[in-house]
Amino acid sequence: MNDDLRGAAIRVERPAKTLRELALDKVREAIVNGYFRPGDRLVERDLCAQLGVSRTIVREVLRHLESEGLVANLPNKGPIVALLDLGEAKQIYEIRGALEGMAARLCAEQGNPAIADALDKSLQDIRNSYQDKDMPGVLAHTSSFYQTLFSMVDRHVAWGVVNLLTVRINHLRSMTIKTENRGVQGPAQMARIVDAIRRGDGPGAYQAAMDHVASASAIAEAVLSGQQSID
Amino acid sequence: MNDDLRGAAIRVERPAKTLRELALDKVREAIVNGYFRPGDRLVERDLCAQLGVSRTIVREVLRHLESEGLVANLPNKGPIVALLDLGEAKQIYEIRGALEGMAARLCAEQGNPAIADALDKSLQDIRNSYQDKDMPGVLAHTSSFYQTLFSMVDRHVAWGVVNLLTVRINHLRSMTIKTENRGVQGPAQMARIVDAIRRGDGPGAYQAAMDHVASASAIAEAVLSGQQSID
DNA sequence: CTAAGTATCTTGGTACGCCATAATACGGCT
DNA sequence: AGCCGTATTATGGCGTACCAAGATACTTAG
Repeated sequence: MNDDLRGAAIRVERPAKTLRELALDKVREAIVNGYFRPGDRLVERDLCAQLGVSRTIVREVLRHLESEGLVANLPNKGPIVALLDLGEAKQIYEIRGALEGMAARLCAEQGNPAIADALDKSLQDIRNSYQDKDMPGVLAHTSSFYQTLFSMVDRHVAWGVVNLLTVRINHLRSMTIKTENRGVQGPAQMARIVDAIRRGDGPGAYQAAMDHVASASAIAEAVLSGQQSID
Repeated sequence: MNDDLRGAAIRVERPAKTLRELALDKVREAIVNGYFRPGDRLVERDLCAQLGVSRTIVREVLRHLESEGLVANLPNKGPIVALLDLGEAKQIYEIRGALEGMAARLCAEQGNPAIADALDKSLQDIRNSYQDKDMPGVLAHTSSFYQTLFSMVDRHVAWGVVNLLTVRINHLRSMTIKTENRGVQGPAQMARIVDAIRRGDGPGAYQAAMDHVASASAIAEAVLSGQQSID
């Protein structure tokens, strides 16, 4: 959340990543990618072995993921991968709608054509990734699209919140984008956001952003209802 | 963030609080109450001594507070109490406005008179606390007011987000409520929210909630600009 | 066959030790 | 006297070993 790019040009580019952060990323990724399934127990000592780090690290990582909502702690039982119920997922989409709508409105009111241009660039990346069937790329560039939306109006706190919530529904996202003709509908909706921003139409941008997450939410709901098998 | 109230009625109500949670609350409270000032270094071994717990616990607590945004970690320097800059505070108020506005609108659309009644009760508690000059009480009941707002429409995720953000501006809150005639203006604005909800006026409730945090934000801005001495 | 008792698994928590690094103090050399 | 290299200290990062307590699975005695 604290990207410090000032003076990065000359810096010596140490890894600087602490072991804990590496482990954190690994485990988070493992959960998001489905290597650990919702409900799976996360036994500390097993993770130590798998990650090759000490229990100290693993414990800190589990706490961190717990506060992110990716891991739940059953009292006297230990940590498990948090299971996502439909209601929570819908709430998360709703919050994203409110915040992304807000950011889109602010972008539109900014009256800076560079914003729409930058968003168009991300949008094109998304279309390309769809065409290449590069789903991780779609997710990454979608994320980048919204990051631009927030950072262009200096709303990094809201971006942090959205990001935090998004990881919790990540596996849903990877299913929604594979939905029939989402590769056309999704970018089209995002283009509506960009258009409204370019026109300086604040309410229109807000509504377009809301519509986009609303349709994502609807798809997610259908997906979750369809295959209760996993959760 | 994971309040599990289902089936709580019969449970035997053990303390169940783990030592780590106790320590977490202690340190969080110490930061919020100003015992640790923004910028203060939080030396692990010192905290061990002051809290009477092991370094493992202290480290986990620091990580947790870091993910809450109350603690920042300087590379190669260690953790300090996060300093709050004005821009971030304004962003936090803005997010609260968006989410509380959303909740208020949903409450209004619910058409359930019990909601407005419950909010009125909290509001009366706030007025009483103001009259008794019980500022911690004001904060607690204000929090309770908003918790009601969110929980009445089953938006516990959004409530969690608001709560998370609120601790970061807690010392600002305790200054804004002491402002001249905030004891009249604040409850009056909240009464407008309740009225709109009772009338079933969704947009009105949204706007009233937005107005309330907007004025809180304005006061906070004045406070922060006025005394740069601390931050 | 069942109930009680036991062993095992796992987390919560503690203590201690080691290493790396940054900052500071110190001491010798020119 | 002033500067540079080194020793010390403070601190975080990380690991290991250990114990207590609760939950669970297993075993054994009646």
